[in-house]
Amino acid sequence: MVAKVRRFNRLVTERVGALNDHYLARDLPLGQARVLWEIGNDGCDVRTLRSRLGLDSGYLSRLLRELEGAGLVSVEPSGRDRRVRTAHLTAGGVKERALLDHRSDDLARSLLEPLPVAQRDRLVEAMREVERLLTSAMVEIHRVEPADPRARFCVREYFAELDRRFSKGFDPGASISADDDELRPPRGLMLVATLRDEPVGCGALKFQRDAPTELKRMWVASSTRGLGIGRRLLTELEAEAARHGGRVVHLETNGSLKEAIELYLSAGYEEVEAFNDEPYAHHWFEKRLRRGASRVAR
Amino acid sequence: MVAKVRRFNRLVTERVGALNDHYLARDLPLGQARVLWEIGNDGCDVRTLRSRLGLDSGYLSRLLRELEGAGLVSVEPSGRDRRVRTAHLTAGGVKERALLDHRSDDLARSLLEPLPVAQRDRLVEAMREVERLLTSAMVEIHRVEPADPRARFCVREYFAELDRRFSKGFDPGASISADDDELRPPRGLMLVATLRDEPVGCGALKFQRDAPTELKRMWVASSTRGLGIGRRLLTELEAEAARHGGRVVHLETNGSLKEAIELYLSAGYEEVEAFNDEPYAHHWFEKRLRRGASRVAR
DNA sequence: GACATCCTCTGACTAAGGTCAGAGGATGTC
DNA sequence: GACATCCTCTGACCTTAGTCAGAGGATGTC
Repeated sequence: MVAKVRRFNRLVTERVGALNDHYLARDLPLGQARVLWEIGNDGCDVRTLRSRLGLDSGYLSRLLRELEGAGLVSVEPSGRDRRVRTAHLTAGGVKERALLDHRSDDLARSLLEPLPVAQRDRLVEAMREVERLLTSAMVEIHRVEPADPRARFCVREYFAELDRRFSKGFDPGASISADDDELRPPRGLMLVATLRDEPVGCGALKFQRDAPTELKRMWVASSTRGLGIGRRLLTELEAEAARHGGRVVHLETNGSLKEAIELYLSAGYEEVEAFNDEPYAHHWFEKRLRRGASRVAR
Repeated sequence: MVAKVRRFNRLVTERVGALNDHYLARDLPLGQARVLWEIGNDGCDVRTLRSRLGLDSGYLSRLLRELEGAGLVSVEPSGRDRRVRTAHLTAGGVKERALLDHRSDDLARSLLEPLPVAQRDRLVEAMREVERLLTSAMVEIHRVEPADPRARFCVREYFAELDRRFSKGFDPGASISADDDELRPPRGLMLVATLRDEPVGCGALKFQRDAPTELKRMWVASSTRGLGIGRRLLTELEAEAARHGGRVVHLETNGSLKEAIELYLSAGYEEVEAFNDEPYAHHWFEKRLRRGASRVAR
C-alpha cells in the first residue's frame, strides 16, 4: 500500500509538481510568482501572506520590493492598524496574475489532452477522489472552549443554516439551552474540526447527571461535506462520552436535516420517543455505547 | 474540467510535491539527494544520470564531486568505454539512500494514516487510477526504421514472449517473413511506443499489392499493459494503412494471446477464414477501414 | 596516423532562495 | 508618559541551482 502511494507521489511530483513550478516561473522567479498569486485581486495583508506562504519576514519584504519595482504590486499601510501593511495588485499585476492563471490552465490541459475523451473523464473523476480523500486527511479535530473564536464561528454558521433550512426559521432563544457553561468541562465539551486552521465543523456534548449524554451543535460547513467530517466528529464525541462514563447518547433533530439523520442512522442510532420538548425537533434518537470499543475508529 | 484538474494540481503540489522535496532534502541538498537516489544500489553511468535527471553536464559533475567529498559516492571509468564514467554508492551512500527511502515511506504513510481504513483503500485505488492515466498520457508513438534500436528491442521482446507463451515455443524462422525491407517504406512501416524514451510497444504494417494490408508485430511491454497503448498503436496503424490507400487490414494471431484477440474484437475486427498458412496462427481477422474516419482518436 | 566526435571535468559566473540581527515606527498597557 | 510588544523593513551574508566555454582524454573513422 505504501509502495503504491510512493509510485503515485513520484509520478505526480514529476508530472504535476515540477511542471507547475516551471509553468509559473517562466517570466517571474517562483517566489515572486507565488506571492503575486497569493495576494489575489482583492489584496492581502503582509502578515497573512507570510503565514500562508510560510516565508521569512525579511525575505517576503524583499520579494514585495521586487514586485513593486516591477510595477506589479503596491504596498500601503492598512487602514485599521498602521503597523500592518497591505499589498495590492496594480493594473499590471492583475494582468500578470491573469497570465499565471492562463498558464495554470495550460498545464491542466496538457495533462488531459493526450488522452482519448473517455479516459479524460475517468482521470478527472479519479483526481476528484484523490483530492477529496487527501483533503479529508488534512482535517484536524480539536477540543476547544465554547468561547474560542473558531467555535463561535461554527455555531453562528450553524444557526444561520438552521434559520435558512427550517420552514419557519430558527430562533436560538426558543430552543433548549446549551450555553457556554453547559458545553465546557465539567458539564460538557466542544469539538471543532479545522482544515488548514479554518473551522469547518463542530459538535458538542452536554453531560447529564443520571441521564443520557446529550449531543448538540453537530454541524459541517457545506464546502466540506462528503469528506466524512461529520462521522469523525460523531465518533470522537461518542468516544468522549464513553470516557466520561456515559452509557447512552441522546439527540434530537429536525426533519429537514436529511444528511444528519442519515448519518445518525448509519452510525447505529435508533429513533425513540420524544425525551424532551425541543420545539424544533421532529425526531429523537438514542445510541447505547459499547464500552471501550468506540476509541479506535478515526 | 480544467478547473477540476487545477484544484487537484494545487492540492497535490502542496501536499505531495512540496512535502516530498522537504522530506528528501532534510540533510542533503535536493540536487544531491536526487542524484544519490537515481544512482541506485547498482550504480549508474554519468550520461544516463544526466539524461534521466535532465541536468547540465557541468552541474552534474559538480554534484558528483560533492557527493564524493561526503564519502557517499565513488565515480570510476566504465569498463567498456573509458570515456564514460560510472557512479556507485559507497557503503555510506547506500545507508544514506536507505534513509531517503525511509523518508519516502514516512511521507506515504503520513498521507494515509489520518484516514479510516475503508477510505485508505479508496485513496490508494484512486491514486492508482490517476497514475495509470497520467502515465498513459506520457506515452508517445513514433514512426521508426525497423533497424532502430528501439524497434529491435521491441521485436526481440516480442519474440521472447511468444516463445514463452506458445505451448511449443516460437521460432521466427518458421513464421511468415516480415523482414526489415518489408517493414520500411515503401513496402511497409513500423511504429514504436515510448514512455520516457524507453520503448514499451510496437506494431508494423506490410502493404500488399492488390491485397489487404497486413498488420504485424503488435506488442506491448507487460509492465505497461492496461494503459491503452495497444489500442493507440492499433488506431495509428489503421490510420497509416488508410493513408497509404489500404481499404482492409488483415492479421493472424495465436489462440494464447487472449488480450490481443480481445483488443482486435473490440476494435471491430472480425474473424475470417485463414488467408495464409502461418503455422503459429489459430485465428485470422480482418477489418474494413472507414475512409478518413480513423484519424481522430488517439 | 590524422581528424572529428564523444564524454566528463574545471573554472568563472549569475540568479534565486533563504536566514539573521537589528532599526524604527505604531500600538496597547500600566 | 514610560515601556513592552508588534509589524515591517534593510543590510549583510550564505547556500543552492543552474549556465556556459573550453580543456583534455578516449574512441571511432577514413
